[in-house]
Amino acid sequence: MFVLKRTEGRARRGLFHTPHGDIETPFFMNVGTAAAIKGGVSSVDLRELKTRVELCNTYHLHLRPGDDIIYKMGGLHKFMNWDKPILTDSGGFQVFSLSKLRKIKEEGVYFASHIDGRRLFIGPEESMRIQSHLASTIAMAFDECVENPAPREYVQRSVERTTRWLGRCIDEMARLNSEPSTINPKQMLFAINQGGTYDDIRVEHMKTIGGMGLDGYAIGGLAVGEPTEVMYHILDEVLPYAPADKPRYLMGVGTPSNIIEAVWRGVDMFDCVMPSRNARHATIFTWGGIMHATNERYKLDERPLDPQCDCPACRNFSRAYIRHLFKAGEQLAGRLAVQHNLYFYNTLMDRINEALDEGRFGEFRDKYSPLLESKLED
RNA sequence: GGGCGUGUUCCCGAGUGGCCAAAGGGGGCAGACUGUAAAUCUGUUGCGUUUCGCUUCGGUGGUCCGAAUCCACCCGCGCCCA
Repeated sequence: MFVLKRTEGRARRGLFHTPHGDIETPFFMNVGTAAAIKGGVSSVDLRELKTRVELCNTYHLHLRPGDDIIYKMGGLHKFMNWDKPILTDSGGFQVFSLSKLRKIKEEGVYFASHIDGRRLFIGPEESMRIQSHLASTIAMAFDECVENPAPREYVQRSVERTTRWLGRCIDEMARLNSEPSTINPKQMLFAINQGGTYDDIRVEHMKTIGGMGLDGYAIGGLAVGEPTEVMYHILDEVLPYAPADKPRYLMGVGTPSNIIEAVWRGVDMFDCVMPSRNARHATIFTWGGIMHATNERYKLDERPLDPQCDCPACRNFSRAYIRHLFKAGEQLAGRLAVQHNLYFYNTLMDRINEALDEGRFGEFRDKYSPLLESKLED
């Protein structure tokens, strides 16, 4: 259940009740595709990184270790020792990102495993069954994430199919949740809005799925190559048609600035690989802008990555040391940087919440939306 | 002392007469990354007034229209014989 506490323009401040605890919105989810945050950060570490939700992936866990294994191990929460909410992505994004290895049909998608080439099939029912086995807090509907740009006719037909798939997801999820062997019978289901960059298709799709009674509504298929302004425009056009009493989730987004701008337009939930992936590649988000930890200028810098941060990395180590770790290829570099970036994103959401509570989010946006995407100056 | 071999740009290393400022690695420097097939990928790495000019391949001096490449001597290093 979602409770809207207050608004500022279209920006929303709320509380999302889940079977695994309440979450203040807006919030950011930390991506651990294969039931682990890449870079060597465990669910125990996440507790001191202010993580609200961990996101895992249906496709990846189905392939390895197998959702049957996780089911037998009691579900994902128990498996990775994380008692807060988990959101599982449906495999829909892999329809997009593994485009060379798949074939889309009405019944679902035929994949070749990226691990060993084995043929497999995932359709709406399979995705729901896998996610039910994983026993996540929130399951995502199985969709097609359309590439960009794509012909209007293709996008139109794809979206109609995604809607039909949604109906099958709803039916299958209801059936699975009523079975006594189900680990999490209160598993929630979110729908995903698609439509590429055609806002009329997006709006029609949102109106349709908005009437289908889901637990939340996601916007997918953005930040896949289109200009940022196009993404913002679509949010402006589509969000007014998303049910106001349900959380809105912008999938796979994004930069700190993208998040601020999307909250401004009415989004409540985010996830992105950017903080963790960029951290492993030595790109660090700070309250003064973006820095590359390997840059020569930090060779003798005794300051922490971000002097305004109190994450485990910033409390204990210097830029000079972390630069050295990266240069030396030490795994600790990635781990510390990932801890920092996740803490930064989670703290960003704290500050957004505070600004909304105090009715000064507009001011916050004016200052931080440009600052956080600038290069860190010294 | 004699024989054989070897010396290339920051390092290793290819190149044995022109297509060589010189392959390929490494290292350095910089950048990208948005529901993770990503601890990955890209650019750059002699100097300059940059569709061209200059300096460079242990040193010096030659041969040649032309030399990192051929010749002579010298210097350094390696192995073998004394």
